[in-house]
Amino acid sequence: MTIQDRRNRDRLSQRQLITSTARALAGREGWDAVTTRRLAAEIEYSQPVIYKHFSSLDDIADAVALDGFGELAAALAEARRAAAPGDDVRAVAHRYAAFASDAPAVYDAMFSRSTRLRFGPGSPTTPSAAFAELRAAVAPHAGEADAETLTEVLWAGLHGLVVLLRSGRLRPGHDTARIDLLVGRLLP
Amino acid sequence: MTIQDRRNRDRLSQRQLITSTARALAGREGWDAVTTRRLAAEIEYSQPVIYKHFSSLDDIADAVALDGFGELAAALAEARRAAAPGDDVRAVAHRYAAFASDAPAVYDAMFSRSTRLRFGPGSPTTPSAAFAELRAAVAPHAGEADAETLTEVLWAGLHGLVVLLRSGRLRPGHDTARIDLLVGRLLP
DNA sequence: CGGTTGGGCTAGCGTTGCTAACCATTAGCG
DNA sequence: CGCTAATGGTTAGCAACGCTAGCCCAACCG
Repeated sequence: MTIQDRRNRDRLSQRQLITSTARALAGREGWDAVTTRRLAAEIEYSQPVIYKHFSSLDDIADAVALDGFGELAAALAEARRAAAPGDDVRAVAHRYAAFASDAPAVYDAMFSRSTRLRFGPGSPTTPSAAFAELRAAVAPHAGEADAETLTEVLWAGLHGLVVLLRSGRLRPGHDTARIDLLVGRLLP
Repeated sequence: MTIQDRRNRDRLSQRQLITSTARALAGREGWDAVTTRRLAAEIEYSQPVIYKHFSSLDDIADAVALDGFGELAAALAEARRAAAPGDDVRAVAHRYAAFASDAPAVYDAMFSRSTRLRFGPGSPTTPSAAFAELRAAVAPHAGEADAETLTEVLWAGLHGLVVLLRSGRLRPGHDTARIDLLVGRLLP
């Protein structure tokens, strides 16, 4: 089995090479620069190799997005762990915004680019893990409101802030004030 | 002057034909279906005609977006006018969401597609008019918070809800509950 | 009626995502 | 060791894209 094993390993590492190159390229020059030819040149293989792993370019973005959801979930968990008691939601919210601004290309893949990645029951667990992390922070402070709904609203608020900020539609320099206001009012 | 006048009129109506066709086509099949060839076929002219009016496809989307901002501003103003006193912010918020769900293609042009349309000082007045409308509804209830910041946060929340709902990332059937919660908590 | 202006067209360039067909190297087997 | 089969890779090409150059014909002006 060692021979087939090595092949699988090679295959997997090649796939990983594609996604990581796509991610890096998107990070450097945006997703518009991620074309099959460009990507093929970057990984030093011909284009059809890409299609041995992914059936379309969008599939690659989805793979990057999936990784991103995992990393986001981990980052939020870490922020919640390290936060002072009572300040956890605020900390998680700021960590969310920081994630989006640190890796805009990945965030784009997760939310703006391909919308095909649904979540909720029946989907890959990773995306809902990130949501669950948010929910875990919110739930204790939900009070009389429905925790699920409240989490969705907080999430929407954060996402909206991220998107509008990136498109230059919010006044610069008020980032923390906006997030603090959102969290402060939403979770009294 | 009547001859040149007729020419200008024709030219303007041709331009308007392009934008309205693009809008309709995007509404029917999404912005991906709006290609120069397709658009040319639909207006029954050849492709280069399009470039007599717009220097790129994105410019067309921007024109549609600009119209959209005007319509949004008008819709929000109307909602505010017709609202019961004390319920105005909630009414405006729901009108915002309704606009997005009624004309998803236009909303896409305004926010998701081309990000080139900035607003704030120095931009076309129309986009900021929509924001001003939101602000006018919010300001009286701002309390001790900064009205501008609060408006931005409310707007982000609404936009986030719209976007996440459209991508199927929120539980269906809780739309009004989410908006009511957002408004209720944000403006006590 | 002749000269000029301008709106519209055909044709084509370079690039895109994706695929078909072929080649070579390697693995499995008598 | 030698033959067959499968596997990983390539070159070449298709249809569709955004956008542009260059021409043609009709309408306007004197």
